[in-house]
Amino acid sequence: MDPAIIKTPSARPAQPLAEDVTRALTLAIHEHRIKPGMKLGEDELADIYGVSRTVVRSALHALAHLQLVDIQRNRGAFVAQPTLRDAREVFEARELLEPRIARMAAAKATAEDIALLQQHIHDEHAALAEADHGRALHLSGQFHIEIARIADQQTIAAFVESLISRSSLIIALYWRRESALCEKHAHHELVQAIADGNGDKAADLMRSHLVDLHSALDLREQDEAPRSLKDALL
Amino acid sequence: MDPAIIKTPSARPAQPLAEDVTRALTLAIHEHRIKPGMKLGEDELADIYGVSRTVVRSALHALAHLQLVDIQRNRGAFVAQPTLRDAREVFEARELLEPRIARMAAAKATAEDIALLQQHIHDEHAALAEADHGRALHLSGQFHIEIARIADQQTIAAFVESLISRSSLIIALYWRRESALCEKHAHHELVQAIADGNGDKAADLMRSHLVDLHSALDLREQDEAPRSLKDALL
DNA sequence: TTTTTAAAAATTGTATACAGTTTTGCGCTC
DNA sequence: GAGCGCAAAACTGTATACAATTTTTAAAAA
Repeated sequence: MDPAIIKTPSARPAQPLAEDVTRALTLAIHEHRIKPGMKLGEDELADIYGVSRTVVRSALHALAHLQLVDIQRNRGAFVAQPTLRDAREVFEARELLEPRIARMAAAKATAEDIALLQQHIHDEHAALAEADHGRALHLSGQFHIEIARIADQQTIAAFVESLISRSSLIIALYWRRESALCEKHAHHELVQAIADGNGDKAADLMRSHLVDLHSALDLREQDEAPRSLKDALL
Repeated sequence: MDPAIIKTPSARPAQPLAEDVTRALTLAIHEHRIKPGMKLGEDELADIYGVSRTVVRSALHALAHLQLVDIQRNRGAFVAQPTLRDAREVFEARELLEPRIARMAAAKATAEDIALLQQHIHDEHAALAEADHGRALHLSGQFHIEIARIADQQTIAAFVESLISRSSLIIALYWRRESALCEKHAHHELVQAIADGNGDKAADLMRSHLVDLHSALDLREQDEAPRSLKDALL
């Protein structure tokens, strides 16, 4: 086989533009750089990323499927604003799925997996040390997704990923500052249980971790200040 | 307010073309009119539905998100072919989620809900009587989705809907004809338990119903006859 | 001043045109 | 006749152009 035929994988094997834009927007939402309710104009995004509206639309539709943005016909795309009900449902679903995923992960994790999880925790602490809360939040979510990947259950992992994405929006809307410390060592203990292959403990730790998160939200019935009059009177 | 201003809602208030095409394709896949592995050419579909490739692409991407079609870059869209592993995962996930959903439905179902479910069963039997197995299969899936709707848990219901869609493909690929009768009265008993508000029984019936379905699949490791040489040698 | 109405501007939905990749088909060489 | 190679055709990815809807703006009437 002629080695010259092999395409150079360096630089860019090809540019999946739509996916790049999807990733960029997803990250921005996860890091709370763009907030719930914000309008995502197609022309505006096309200018920003230097692509046509076609790929922007494709990306926005992809995000709509993940329920990260809300597309209203002839009106445009907005960063989703999960309701209180959505918030409860998302965390209930997480409390149903993730402990089971943690148990499976404990049964399947390799040494490399454990190292990767510890690296994640390290990065997360580093981000917190720099007061980069957006990045810390994103990494915290990625930690959970990584566990789902280790559990080797693609189907449920996809659901978990979707739930964690939405959790980021929920935290943006309903986090109460009073509960300052976000699970300092919860993730660390969880990794330890997984490394030990202790499925029961991993599931329990995951469950209590999620309950902690859930209870750190302010999900009381209330009409919190809308971002603008227009939002309220729409 | 001037009544002349009110738009006539008859005929077509507007045509959400992409959604129409998505629905049509989804139904065709659910009814096994188009089979796993089949190529879905954009120009071809555009001609069939009398729309531009733009809306066809939008529909195909929507189906890809539901994992009903598999889009390969620069090669096109194909009806998805769930692997044996996918099949196992989907039914495991259903066995995790749907009994819980059935229990919730039993707690919330109204008289109208029960009537709707019975109507569903009736339609399903009618389709079977006409030997319209495709339609019967679709309605059978819709029955499960209806229960999720009754349970009033949008988040989990969306997951269940996705799982049931994929189940249709799995049945197309792995159903074994030997197990002829597809749960003659399983659905009927389930409705009865829900109508009685008997959550425990509803959950149990749902679980055993799903186990029956699962065991009616031939999920042994095997390379079943591929639809074409190309599929096998790709 | 407030409300109503209409026209213009801006934005999204759809169709078409162009560019890049993959597949196909034919001719050539061995 | 089998295998290789290149060109053409087919198809997908992206950009642009046009159509339809919504929002804004401003003027006119109450």
